[in-house]
Amino acid sequence: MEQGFNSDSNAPSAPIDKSRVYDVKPLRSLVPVFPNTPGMSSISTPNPTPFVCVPPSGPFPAGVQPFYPFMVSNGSQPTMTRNHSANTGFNSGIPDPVPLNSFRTPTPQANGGSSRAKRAYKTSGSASVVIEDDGYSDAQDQSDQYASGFGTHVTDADDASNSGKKRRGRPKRRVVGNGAEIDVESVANNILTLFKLKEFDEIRKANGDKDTTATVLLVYDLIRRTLTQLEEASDNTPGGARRPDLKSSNLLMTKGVRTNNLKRTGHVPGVDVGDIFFFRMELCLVGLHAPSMAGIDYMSVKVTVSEDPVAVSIVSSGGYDDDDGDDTNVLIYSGQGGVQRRDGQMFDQKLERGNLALEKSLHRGNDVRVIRGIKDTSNAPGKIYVYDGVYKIHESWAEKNKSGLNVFKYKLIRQPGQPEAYSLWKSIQQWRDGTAGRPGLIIPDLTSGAETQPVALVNDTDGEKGPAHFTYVASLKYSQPFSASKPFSGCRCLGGCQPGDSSCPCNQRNDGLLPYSSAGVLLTTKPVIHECGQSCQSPPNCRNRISQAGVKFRLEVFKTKNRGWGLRSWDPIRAGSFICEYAGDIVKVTASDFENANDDNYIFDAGRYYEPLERVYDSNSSKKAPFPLVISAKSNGNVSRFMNHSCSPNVFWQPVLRESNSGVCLHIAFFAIHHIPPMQELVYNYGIPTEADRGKKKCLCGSVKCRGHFY
DNA sequence: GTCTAATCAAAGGA
DNA sequence: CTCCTTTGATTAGA
Repeated sequence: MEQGFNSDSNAPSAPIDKSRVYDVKPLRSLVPVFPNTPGMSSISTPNPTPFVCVPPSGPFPAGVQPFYPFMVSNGSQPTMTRNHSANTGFNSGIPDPVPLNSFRTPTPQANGGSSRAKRAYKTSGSASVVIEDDGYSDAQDQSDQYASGFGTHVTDADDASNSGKKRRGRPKRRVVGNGAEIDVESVANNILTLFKLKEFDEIRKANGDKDTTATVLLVYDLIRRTLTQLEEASDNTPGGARRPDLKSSNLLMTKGVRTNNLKRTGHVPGVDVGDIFFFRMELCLVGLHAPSMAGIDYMSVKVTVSEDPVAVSIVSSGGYDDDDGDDTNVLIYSGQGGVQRRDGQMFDQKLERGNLALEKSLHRGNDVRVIRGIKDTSNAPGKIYVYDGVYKIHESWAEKNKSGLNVFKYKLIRQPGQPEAYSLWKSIQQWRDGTAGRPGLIIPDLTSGAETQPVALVNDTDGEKGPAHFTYVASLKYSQPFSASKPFSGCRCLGGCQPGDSSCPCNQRNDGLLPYSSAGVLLTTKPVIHECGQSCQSPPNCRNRISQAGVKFRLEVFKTKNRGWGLRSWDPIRAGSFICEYAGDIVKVTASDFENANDDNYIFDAGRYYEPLERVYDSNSSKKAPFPLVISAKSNGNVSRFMNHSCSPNVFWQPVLRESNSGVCLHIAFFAIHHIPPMQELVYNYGIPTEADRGKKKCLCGSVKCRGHFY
């Protein structure tokens, strides 16, 4: 098969006219960067096939070409024909497909990094807006005040332009509780230094891969969470929201820690269909969808002499009256505009910008990425964005809305052969609310109510009826404390521990900063986390009791293809979320116990050697835990005993200390390394085997980084 | 080059 | 839970 340019290559034998296929090709701002020949420009190549997207899905080893290893046969035919007819029907007045060479305009870096690099942290533009609207001017002043309140990050240029503008109204002071100012820049720099990302290389900026996107998102999350934490701790201004999501992404954008920074149609390397995101800016950082707010992303393409906009991606998140019908492969998308954001005033939509781009893409027949915004039920006002793969636009029309105003509508149909994404969410929703049964269900809740959430036992793979018998216990039980010493007294936080409360002993024990965000997400990893204990007066829902509160996600134990039973979640899991602790029996490390432990497949041993987890903040020192703890979950255990090993884990463990009456107990808590989409198996690294044990357990994790065996 | 308008955001409070 | 206010970033296009 010829080198695929783009997702069109996934239908090699489909009877589509070639001109249309070529038509979708290398767009003007697609500038391939080749790891092996960095200086080469594709523009001068006679045969410009090089734009090969890394397969977006699956753990394909390096060097695999197929874009998608599936499909070709079913369903694609009728889709194509319909598409074709739709196009010809609408073709009047639109330029015909352009020959390939017209795309090779030698203006590659037009919107490249150079202009961006000069962008200041905070534009001075907002200050000059402050003329028209009195109601608005105050807010603008406030924002300026805020920006300069951070001091160090404001560039000289900004200071100059700000001071040149006259401030109107009463300047509002930013009150800072601790007297400590948050230095956003240095927070970010520290984290970037830690991850050795001060210089993010151009190759990774231009084209992502799984590792790069994961790194960018991780660092984004770290900076965002750290800012959240610092602002929570120091900020008592009303109205609280200081948008750490935007600030941290802005920092990364200006520092060039981003990937797929040039627009392109089709899949984006390093992002799989089904991947989930929790902020719009995350889409931006990985190059999936550039605008920070707008729902339609487009780029312009040179057509002979003029330029045409072409849609590359859309976000459908219910802002307009999109049709979310039963068929998850179809999306009726509303055009943009027609509503004044400030005052809600409405008018006709116009065929310009994104709307025009969608119209052009209809005739062009190019792939359009679709990101579905879904309400996050676990996190009230929040939203989760699911990359639902590529669609093609099949129809467009204009209709009148309730107010009789013009609205454009676009009918998009999902390209066949892509992994389940949005449809999977719909299925899960049905399993949950009972409108559809979970296929292969053996037991609805194998914990028999021991957890607050039921844990289904499922086998849709083979005939096995369940794992060997064990007793479900929700937590690790100590017969005697890990350490009898009680070095601290409990807190008196009746309303739960609060960040910034320096008198709270829990804050103090955790180096002055609570380990969890208000949403219960782990902020930074540490050698040990000190949670509230028995003598603390904080309520059970205190944010410093996250690992004691039990499993919050809807998990299921399922039969894997070749690795026995495994664990996965119906719910999406945000990076840093607590998943479960390792429950079981403490194994005393005597010679005989150790022998028994060796044929126990349900051992957790903190004393093993663990590779430093590059993905996790501050874990670079955790080669070996500074304490002995061996847990067996063979006869007593919880969901954790089903978590398999992987050399590319999505879960890591973290020691947690909880004090009880008799002393201090150490627990092992599992947290998500990155965002985990529903139904993706939860796996962690079991540790590196000693020489003696090497080769005993063959690893089947399938990761590119697989070391072949595990402990 | 600069600048601004347009945009299916996110959080918190009422 | 919905609505409203506040604080906002990115990019296309002027």
